[in-house]
Order: sequence, then structure tokens, then C-alpha cells
Amino acid sequence: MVRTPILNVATVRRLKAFSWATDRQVERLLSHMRLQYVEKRTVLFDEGIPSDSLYLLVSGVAKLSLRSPDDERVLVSLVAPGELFGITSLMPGMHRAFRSEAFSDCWVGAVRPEVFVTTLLDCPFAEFSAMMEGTVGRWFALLYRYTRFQSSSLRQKLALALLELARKFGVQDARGTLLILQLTHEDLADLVGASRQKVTEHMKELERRQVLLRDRRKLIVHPDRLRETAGLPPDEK
Amino acid sequence: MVRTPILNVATVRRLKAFSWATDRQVERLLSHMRLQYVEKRTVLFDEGIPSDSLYLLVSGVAKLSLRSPDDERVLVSLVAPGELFGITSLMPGMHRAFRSEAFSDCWVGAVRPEVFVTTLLDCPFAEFSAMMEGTVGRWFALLYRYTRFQSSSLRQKLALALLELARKFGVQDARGTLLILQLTHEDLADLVGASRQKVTEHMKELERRQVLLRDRRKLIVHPDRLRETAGLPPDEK
DNA sequence: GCTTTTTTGTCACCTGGGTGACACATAGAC
DNA sequence: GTCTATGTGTCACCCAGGTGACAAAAAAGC
Repeated sequence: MVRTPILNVATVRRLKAFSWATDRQVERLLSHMRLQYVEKRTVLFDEGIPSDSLYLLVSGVAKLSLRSPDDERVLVSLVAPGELFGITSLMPGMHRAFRSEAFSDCWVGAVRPEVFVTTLLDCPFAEFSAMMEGTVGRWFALLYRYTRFQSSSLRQKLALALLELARKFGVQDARGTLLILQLTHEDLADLVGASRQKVTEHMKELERRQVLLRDRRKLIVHPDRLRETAGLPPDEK
Repeated sequence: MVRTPILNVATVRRLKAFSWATDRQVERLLSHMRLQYVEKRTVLFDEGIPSDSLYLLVSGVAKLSLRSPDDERVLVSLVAPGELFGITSLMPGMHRAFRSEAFSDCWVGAVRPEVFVTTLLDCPFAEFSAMMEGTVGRWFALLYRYTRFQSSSLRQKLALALLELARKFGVQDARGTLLILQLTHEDLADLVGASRQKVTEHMKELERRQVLLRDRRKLIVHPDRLRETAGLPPDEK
């Protein structure tokens, strides 16, 4: 039989994540926390589902992972006791970016993100959450890209990078999405971590396949075809 | 001659990062913002320096990059107009993780993070900042790892990953830092994005070199030697 | 204990992508 | 316009790391 761990104010305040909070705040937080036992290998939440809880790992080890485009497992991170995870719940309407499962048997505490924020910061959740999106949202997008890069071929990395650029710097054009930047192949190589020569080769190939065309030194991409050549699901996100 | 752009409340509120703010908040924020012109290729801030400002890219394109252990340039991200960057300033005592330079001629607005937070959220900066560290700090550490992975050899990736694990799961032991996890080579392979076989080879090599030893299925690492074998600067962070 | 399953160790072989080298094209500078 | 610097295209060659295959060693069941 498994012994339920004791979660008292003193214990929690010793954790780095809460060291700055007052006793009263921690107390209130704990009273709203649902403690649950998660057996090794059990999935706590999966990629893509709406994120409505924030978790505190009380004991054990949790695992964050994802399935890459070509179905490889990427182990993104291992979560240590005392850490908060499932942080997408702090951003408005965001879905889980990673799957979380118990790497060993775990005790996990779940709170609603609204409770978490209003208790510890006393400001409206909606505002906090919008602020997070505007600031750390960028980090998140980057992390997202880099995790997908892991275990992709250069072709896919290039496609992923171009799609991201199209989202950020693209304007609609009769011929596709025009990137309003002057990018050299060298820049792209630095972005995807490849050599300039290979990037040139792949870019040529993409032009040949009409996925991409160039007007002077500006790129015009065709996002749908790009996703297709990279073997990505049509219009994820 | 370069024309100074007009930054009025209406323009700023149209940006995604501020769409939820009130006119009065934006107004106050603007009154505290120092606008500066940054010429192409100029470095706005460099890796490792203390971060005391938050930036809004008004026009142009900015670039975030870093130098990897073996001196390769990694282009981490390109910043589009309307985006906030230099976000390490929102976390307590944090240094710049990336270098930022103008990719094209830019207009940039700088604010002190304290002003930013207290204006938009009206809660004490210290608390907000501690909260950020406890929550999104994890994402940041991950992003940090993945950006260094780019352009590293498997040996280095493995060393980087083991160092991170030692930090999170290590306890001091007479023989070194003992990882309190049962990790298989397959787990490590998924973590660094490599094949199981090659991980086995490298792990063996590390044991041979006394960087690493195993007690049943638990690892004991020697962080200093690990950094050395990976060609990393001694005890960064 | 014995059996089954999971990990580890080590091959031989293949391939994606890095490297260096060089010709050609383009775009600023003046 | 001409000159110079910076990008692009294309080689031939090499190597880190992937793949499959299989034996030995540890763990886990029972």
C-alpha cells in the first residue's frame, strides 16, 4: 500500500518555487490542491489537449516528451520533486505542448492556474496570462521549434524554420507568402544548424518543386506545400 | 537622415503584446520608454551581461544568437516588429542568455522591467519575478540546453545532458555526484536525440576515462571532468 | 531457485550532411 | 558605369552517427 505524503506549509515553503510566498498564501494554495498518486508509465496529460491544471511534483520523477513528425519519441525533460510543471496552463487557451507521464511512481498535486496566480500574486488571472503570452510566449515558441528539430532531417528543419518565418514575417502575395526579410542561405544555415552548402542544395530543390520562389533576394513560400514536403500534418497550430 | 517613428497609444495598443492593456497603462509605459535607433549589425546586448532592460522592437528586424562551446554561431531567433525581447530581465538576477543585434536597421524601445510589470499588472516586481522563475524558469533552462545542443557533437550533448541531470537529480557522494534515477541508455538516447548504440559506446568511453561510474543501475558523475571532456568552460552557471 | 524480459556491449555496414575549393552571379559603393 | 564584396551553385571527398543483428549480462517475475 502506498502512504499518502504529508504536504504541510513548512514542507512546501522549503521548495524553491515557493520560498518567497507567505504562509497564508501557501496554506490557501494547499487547500485547493488535489493530491494524486500516479503509477509509473501512466500518462498524466497528453500533447494537444487543453491545459487546465498546473502541477506540482511532490515525489517521484515525471517525464515530458513528445512524438516528432516521423514518430520518434523525444524526451524533452525529466521533472524533479518540488518542481512545477504543466505550465502551458498559465497561458490563455493554450494546449499541452508535451505529454507528461510518470517516469517512476509519483505523487502529484494539481491546482487550477487561476487559483495559483490569484493566490500568489493577487492580480487577475486573465491579465497575468495575457502578459505571459506577450512575453514568454516567444520562448515557448522557440522551445517548441527546437524540440521538433531534434530528430528531424535537414529538409524538415528547413521547412519548419521557413514556416516559422512565414508566420512572423510573411505577407500575403498573389504568388504565396512573401517574407519581408533579406535572408541569405548562410542565415538559414545558422538558424537550422547546418552548413551553407547543404542549405543551398535543399533550397534549390524546393524551388524546383515549386514550394518556394525568389523575387530578387526575397523569398516567397507556399506554406501548405512546404508542410507537405516536410511530412508535417497540414496546418498544425 | 532617419525619421524618428511615432509611438502613440493607438499604435501600440494594436500590437498583440499590448492588446489587452488599457490606454492609461500604455500611456504610462510609453512615457517611460527610451526610444533608440540601432544600426544594422550593432550589438544591443551580449550574452552573459546582467539584464536590466526589456525591449520592444518598433521597426526593423532584430536577431538573437549565441556562440556555442566550439565557437559556432547559432541563430536562435529573428524578432519581428511589435515583439518584446530581452525577457531574461523579467527574472531575478538573470543574465542575458543570447546576444541581440540589429539584423537590419531598427528602432527599439527600452523599458525597465519593474516599470513594465508594475504598470501593466500592478503587483510588486519582486513577486512577479520570483513567480516567473518558479514557473517558466524550467522552459528557459530547456531552451538553453536545446540551443547549445545545436551544433554539438554527441559527446558534448551527452555531457550537457548529464550535467543537467546532475544538477537536478544529483546528491553528493564520496565518489562524486550520484543521480537518484534509474536511467537506461535508451532514455539518454531519447534525451539527446541519438541512437541507443552510440550512447552505449560513449558511456563506456566515459567510464573508461573515470568521468562516470555505475553502481548497479545508478550513475555517479564527476561534473568537473565531464565539463572538461566536453570542452565546456569550467563551471559555467 | 529458474525463466522471461529488459538492458548493455560490440560488431559491420550505410548515409546524411560537413568540408574545402572554385566558378559564377548579384548587389552595393563610388 | 566599373570595381569589389558578398551571395549562390556545384563539385568530390570524408566522417559522425544511424541501422540491424546478435550475444552477454542484469533485472524482474514467480
